Amino acid sequence: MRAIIASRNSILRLSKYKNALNRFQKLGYVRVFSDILADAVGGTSAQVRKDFSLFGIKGNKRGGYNADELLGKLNDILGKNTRQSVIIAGAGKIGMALVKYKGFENEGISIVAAFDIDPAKIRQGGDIPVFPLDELKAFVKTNDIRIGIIAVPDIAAQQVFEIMVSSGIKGVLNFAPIRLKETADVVVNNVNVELELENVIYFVNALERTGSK
Amino acid sequence: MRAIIASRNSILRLSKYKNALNRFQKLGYVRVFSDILADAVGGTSAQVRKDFSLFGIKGNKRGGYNADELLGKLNDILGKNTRQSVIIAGAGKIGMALVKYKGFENEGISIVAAFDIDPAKIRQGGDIPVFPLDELKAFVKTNDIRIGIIAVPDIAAQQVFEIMVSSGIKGVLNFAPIRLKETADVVVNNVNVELELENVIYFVNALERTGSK
DNA sequence: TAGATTGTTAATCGATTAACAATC
DNA sequence: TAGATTGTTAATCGATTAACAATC
Repeated sequence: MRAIIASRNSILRLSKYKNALNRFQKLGYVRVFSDILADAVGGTSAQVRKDFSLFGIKGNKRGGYNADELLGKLNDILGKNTRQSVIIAGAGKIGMALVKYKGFENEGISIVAAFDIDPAKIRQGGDIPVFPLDELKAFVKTNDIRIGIIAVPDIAAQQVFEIMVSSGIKGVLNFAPIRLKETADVVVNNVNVELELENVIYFVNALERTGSK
Repeated sequence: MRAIIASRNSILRLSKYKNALNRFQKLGYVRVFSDILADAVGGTSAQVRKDFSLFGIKGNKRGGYNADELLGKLNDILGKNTRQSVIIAGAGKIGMALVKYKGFENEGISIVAAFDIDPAKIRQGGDIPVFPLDELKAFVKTNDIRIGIIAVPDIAAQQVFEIMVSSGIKGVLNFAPIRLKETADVVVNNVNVELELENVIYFVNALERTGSK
């Protein structure tokens, strides 16, 4: 019954610390310091300590943080001890790239099924089946799925979102380049590659015009 | 020789306004108002006007903004009048999904080549060739490419980044889940799907614990 | 004109950073 | 102990929002 105390950005940083720690651990680090972590994620040591203090993570004055212990706490906070099952709506380019991507499994995330409206895309033989979109609702309810990924064209996105929400999905990662009309009790994060690329292009042009950052 | 006056976020919003305007225009809108635009991108009308005033975009008191004119100005600011050529390092899942994605062309972005270290991935027949990574530098120089996408595994990312920078690349969109050691005159944006998904999962869990947002 | 909407200034809010006492 | 690093408070910084005069 803990209140939500952290911003989206601070949680993103916790994930980054966790990822950095995993690398450090492989390199044999036993202790880590706030400035090392800061360096790894591109922040300041003060921010690292601030983030930790927000979650009651204590280090050792002079001795930094024990890597194992810290990683354990971060995994705890981020819910990495429970495997998450995720479904995908849309078995196009993006959807199938995600389906085939192996990296999620190592992070405790299992993509368990994809759904598509196009009968030609339906495929139930492989590791991860592609079902008709019609079956999404029943599947989500039966398997108690809470997280969905939207990888359908923008015109279909809002409708698919509503199907997901009415099925009981509580969190959505949206790849469609459109603002979903959100409801208060569903979490939505957006990934928009084209926007990010356009942003890079803008700043490259701006840099060229001015010659300085 | 205009100084850089805008933050990353305000430029991202300009892109969103631009995208929303494109949709509005297709629907036959001639005038748009700040509150309509705010609604479309999930902001406030004050912010829309603030963003515009930052770039000297003037509307019409009482009459809002002329859609054509506004779109023209946004395209100008965002450099959409010049086609951008982009290369990709890494012809794996992500890299090839991007290569095959048709959406960029409509946005004035052309992916002109991909590069990979694995000889099995080299393919020069198709629309978009995949060359050996060795040839990246020469290609970038010959064709005066300024934007690159990094879609290689994290261990290779920093090295590929350095190759890009030494070739003359000025802006990078990085999909590798690692912090690149940046230099002042190169722009880097990161896309990390796993991080975003982890973030959704955290807040869904947090929501469940508290029962409120 | 009356009413609606812009453009801008000032106020607020939140996030980041600096600084330093506490202490291992 | 001396020196280094944490944990926290206060200061700063920047971004968002409120408010309202200007005016179409």
